[in-house]
Amino acid sequence: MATIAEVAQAAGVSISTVSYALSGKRSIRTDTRDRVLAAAQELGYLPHASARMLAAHRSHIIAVSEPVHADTDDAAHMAFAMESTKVARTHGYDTLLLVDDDALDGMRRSAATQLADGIVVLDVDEDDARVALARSLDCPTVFVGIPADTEGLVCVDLDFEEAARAAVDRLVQSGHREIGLISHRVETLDRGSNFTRRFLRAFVAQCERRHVRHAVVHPNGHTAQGSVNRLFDALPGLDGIVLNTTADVASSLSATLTARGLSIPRDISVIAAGVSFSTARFAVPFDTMPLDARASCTAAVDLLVQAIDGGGLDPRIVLLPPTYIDQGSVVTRTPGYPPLRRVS
Amino acid sequence: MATIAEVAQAAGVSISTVSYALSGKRSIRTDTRDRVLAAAQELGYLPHASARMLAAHRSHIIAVSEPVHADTDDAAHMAFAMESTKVARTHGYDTLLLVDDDALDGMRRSAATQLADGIVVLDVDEDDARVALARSLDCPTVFVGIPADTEGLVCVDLDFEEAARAAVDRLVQSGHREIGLISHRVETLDRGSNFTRRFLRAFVAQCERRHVRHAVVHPNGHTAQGSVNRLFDALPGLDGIVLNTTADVASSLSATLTARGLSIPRDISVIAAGVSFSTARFAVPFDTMPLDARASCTAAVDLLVQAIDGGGLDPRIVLLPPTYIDQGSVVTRTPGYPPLRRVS
DNA sequence: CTGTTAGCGCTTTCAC
DNA sequence: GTGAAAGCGCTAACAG
Repeated sequence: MATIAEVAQAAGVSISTVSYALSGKRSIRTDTRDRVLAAAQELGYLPHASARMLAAHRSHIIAVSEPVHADTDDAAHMAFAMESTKVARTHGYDTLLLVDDDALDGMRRSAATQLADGIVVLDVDEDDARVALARSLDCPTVFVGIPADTEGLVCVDLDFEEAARAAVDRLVQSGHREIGLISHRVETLDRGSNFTRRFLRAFVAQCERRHVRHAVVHPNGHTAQGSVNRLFDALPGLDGIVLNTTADVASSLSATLTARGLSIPRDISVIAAGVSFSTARFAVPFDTMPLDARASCTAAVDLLVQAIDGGGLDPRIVLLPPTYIDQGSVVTRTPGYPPLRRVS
Repeated sequence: MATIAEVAQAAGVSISTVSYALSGKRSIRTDTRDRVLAAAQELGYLPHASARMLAAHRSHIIAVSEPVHADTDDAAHMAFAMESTKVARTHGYDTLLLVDDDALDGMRRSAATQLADGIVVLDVDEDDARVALARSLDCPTVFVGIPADTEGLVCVDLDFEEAARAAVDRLVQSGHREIGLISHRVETLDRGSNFTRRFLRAFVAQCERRHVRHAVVHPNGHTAQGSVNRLFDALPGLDGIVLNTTADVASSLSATLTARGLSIPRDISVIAAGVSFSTARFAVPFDTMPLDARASCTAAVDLLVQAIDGGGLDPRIVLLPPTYIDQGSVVTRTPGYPPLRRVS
């Protein structure tokens, strides 16, 4: 590979002139700059990464910490890692992938060796060991997700609480009287997954505030079957379902209701909220407030780069407002015209 | 962070002694080494990554090129990227994630700047632009997948041809007479996905060699419905199905057959081959020859590290033999006792 | 077995 | 507006 010295020689200038011409960090006469650029182009010059890192005290690398638990949704997490990478590239940063047990240890390592300029923490638990680590590291870090103790951290996430409230209000305001939430599997909540709990708590609180009958169930398998049964046990007049669950459970909901002689939205309205899959190709698409990996990662990486380049960043929690995608799975229910229903 | 000079001072030795004591690249008296190690431990010393890279002409970073097409199976690809990362760590390497359009350009960049010591190429098409690029790069590269022109390349993959042959033979030898293959969607084959084509060609060839009636169908949606219909149109006596398709299609097969009054394996035997999902939790689990991300990535990264550390590697194609997992979805069919069947 | 030192290729002061 | 040169922190000859 060509070195900066070769470019300098070819352009008939000094090494520092080449460096400045390429970085633009000080003004260069236009014709010299052009000569330098031409020479660099000609030689296919690209600065040697480690030399640049060493001299500039900056690696232009962001570490992405992605544990991946047993109950993790691979497709969803792939999306977050990929989107982080794409956004990082727009800022001239590459991403180092830290997975599994190295998700924790790699943070320490890449910070201590100054391999990474900053860290994005994905798949955050309420009680996440990476929180304490991040505080001790002296390396800019942004969490995508909200742990229990956010003291001193920068966190970005969809506003799950607002999404839950909006889902409840949407159903209540369109005349629904008995609302069920199909949440995630209990294992996921027990593990400490931060957003599943936040959503659930906000759902219950908002239902109570609106004085609407409600129930919460957790799937025990990979279909909606059991969940639907338990919802009807708790709420015989169930007319609205909120989904904050996995793709497999959501995709089986229509068929499960059909088996009971019910259809969406004629008998039951459905809203999926805080989910990272699309329901557009379901037999019946659902109104959705998506958990948008791109949006979260863009906000997170932008903040991280700001912290790196701008030298620090004040702790803060950034909650992204949910957007509502109407697909016709929610209808207005008029009290005087209760829907026909055959409860089997 | 502590520098090597501080460790040297603390241990009362020279810089080079510290370097050698830690790398083990030359013999050091045990007590001096112990003193160095203790000092390093004490100071929490870790070598500055870019300084080490620059001096050693080695980054200890492997780039992972992962395009991600529209029809790509996110969960499967996440597995390959993650497994590559895990294996790389066992060799002391970190991985840089190159996605999307940067999957190609990032290869050039990370090789030219010597950011990466080597490259793993995932999700390989038959006619993949990264093949020509890899040849021009002067950076050790291993492909996980087999492109059409493998001249000069190192490629690793499951032996899909052997898997197809083994599936056909297993069915033929247990008395099956009419065999159908549910392949991937035509878009996937048209795009050039290398293994889907290899599997299909080998399946047909082996059926012809065994003189068994056969048919191949491609799903048009995300269920097996249409595929099954077309298989029965072509082969009214269908008694064996080979699946080399996506998880959604495979998971709907049982229900689709049930709807026709058929059950697995009583009426139809099923083998899933070259698939990266598990059928263990299906209503009826299938005999499977898995596409094992871990196995492929281990072989690939091991070869790559060998090429980096050993200075080069001869071109080669490494085909991993399929393993057969018996889950009881294939039974022996005796000609004298044709299975009862109600074709609807 | 250990120490001295010349780089690695770049960025960035400092001097002109 | 440009150039000379001092590092960045480490590895690996080279010299004892």
